[in-house]
Amino acid sequence: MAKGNVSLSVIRRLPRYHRFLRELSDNGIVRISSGDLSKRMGLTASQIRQDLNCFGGFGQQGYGYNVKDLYDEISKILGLGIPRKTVLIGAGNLGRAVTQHMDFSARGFQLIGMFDTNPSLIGQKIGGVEIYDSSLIGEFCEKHHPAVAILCIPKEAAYELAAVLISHGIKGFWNFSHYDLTIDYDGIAVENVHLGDSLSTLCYRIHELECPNGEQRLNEQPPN
Amino acid sequence: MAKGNVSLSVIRRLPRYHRFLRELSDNGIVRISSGDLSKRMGLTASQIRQDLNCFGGFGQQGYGYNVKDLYDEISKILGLGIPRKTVLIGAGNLGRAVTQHMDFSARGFQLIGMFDTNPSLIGQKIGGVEIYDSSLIGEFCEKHHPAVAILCIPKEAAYELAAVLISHGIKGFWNFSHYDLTIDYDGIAVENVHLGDSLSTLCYRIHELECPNGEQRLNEQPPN
DNA sequence: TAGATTGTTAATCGATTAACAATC
DNA sequence: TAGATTGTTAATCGATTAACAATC
Repeated sequence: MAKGNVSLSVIRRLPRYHRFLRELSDNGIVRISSGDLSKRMGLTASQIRQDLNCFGGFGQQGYGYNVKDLYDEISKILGLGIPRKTVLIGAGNLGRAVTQHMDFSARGFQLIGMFDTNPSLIGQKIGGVEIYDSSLIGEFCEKHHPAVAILCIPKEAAYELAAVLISHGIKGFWNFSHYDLTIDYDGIAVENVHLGDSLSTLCYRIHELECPNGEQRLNEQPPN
Repeated sequence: MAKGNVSLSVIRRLPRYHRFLRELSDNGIVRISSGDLSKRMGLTASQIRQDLNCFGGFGQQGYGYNVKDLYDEISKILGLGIPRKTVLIGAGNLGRAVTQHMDFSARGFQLIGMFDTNPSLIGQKIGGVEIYDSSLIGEFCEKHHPAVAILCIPKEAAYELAAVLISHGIKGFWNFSHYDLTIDYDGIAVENVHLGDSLSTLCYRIHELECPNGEQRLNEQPPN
C-alpha cells in the first residue's frame, strides 16, 4: 500500500514475477505457494513474500496465492495497460527492430510516430507507424502530446534531444543510446538499456570461467 | 588480483567505468582522481576506489589514475579483445538489428554465422555474415567450434536449443529470448537481456511519478 | 616539504534470509 | 481440528560509505 519507498531491487523483480505468473496461468495453474514459486524462479520464499508485501497482502494463509489474481495485482502495480502515447527517435536498425519486436500495446504504450534524419527512411511505415523528419519533433509533440520517448540514437545526439523532449512534456525515456540520461534529469523516469555493457559483462564471465582464480589476469603471459 | 569472489554488483559497474574512461581519453584527459570521476558518474569516490581495488592498485597517491592505463586495465579485466567465435540464432528483426548495431569485434567477438528456420532468410548475408538453415547448427559447430551463442529466438525454442548448443561446446550465451537460462545451467556464462522487463520497469516508474504516494494503487477508482 | 589522493580498515546502511505467531 | 502457508518481525549477511594513515 505505502509504496513510495519500495527499493529498486524489489521493483526490478516485479516484471519477472509477472512473467512467471503469466506462464503459470497459461499452463492452467490456479494457485501457487511462495515456496513453490521460489523453486521455479531460483530465489527464496522469504524474498517473494517480502517483495509482495511491499504492496499488500495478496495471499491467504494455508492456501498461497491465486495465480490469476496475483498476476493482475502486479499488472496494476507496474501500471501496465495505462495508455501512454509514445514516440521513437532514431529509426535505424535497432529502432526498427525494437518497434517490430516489442509488444508495446500489451503494456499500454501506443507508438504514434517515429523520427529520423535519414531522408531515405522518412515517409516509410514500420508496423503501421510512419517515420517523420526529426526536425518536426517539436511540432509533433505540441500537436499529439506524447508522454514517452524511445531513444535509439547516437550518444552525441542524446543529451541535447532529451532536453528538447522534456521541454515538450515527455515524462519517460527508454534509452538505448550510449549516454547515461539518469544523471542529469530528476522527476523524469529513465530506463537506460546498455546492450554494450551487457555484452561486456558476458565477456568478463566467460573469461572468468577460463581462468577461475584470476591467475593470468594482471599479466597476459602465463608463467613459463 | 584475487578476483574469484568479486561481487556481481562490482562486475556490472566495470563496463560503465570503461565507457566513461574511453570518453575521457577521447577528450584528451590524461589523469583523473576518484573524486572527479565520482562526480561525473554520479557515485561516491569510495565506491570507485573499492571497486578498482578488487583487481589491483591502479592509482597513485597524490596523483589519481592515468586514464589510458586504467582503461586498458579494465579492458584486460573484462577480457575484451580475446577472440571468440560467435554464432547468432534467430535472424529475425531483433537478431539482424543486433548484428548490425553492436560492435562485436571491439570486444573480441567474431560473428561467424547466423541461423534461422525461415527459408526466405536463409542464404542472405547481414554485414558479411551468412544466414544458414537452423538444422545445420550441430554440423556447423563441429566444424567451426564457436564459443558463444546469441539467442534471438522465441522462448519455446530456447530451452531445448541451449542444451544442444552446450553439448556442442558453447560456453557463453547472450540471451534475448524470454526464457531465463541462468537457472538451468551452471559452469556456463549467461547474460539474459529482458527488454520486456526493462520496459515494464519504465512503466512502473512513470506510474510512480503520477501517483507519488501510492494512493489509488490498490483501487483504480479515486475516492469520490 | 606541503598538498593531494590513494589503498584499506572500520562503521553504517540496506537487502536478504530465517523464524514463527497468526490464520485460513 | 490439523496442516499448510502467509505476513511480519528479528537476525544475518553483504554492499556502500566514511575515515584516515600511507605515500606519491
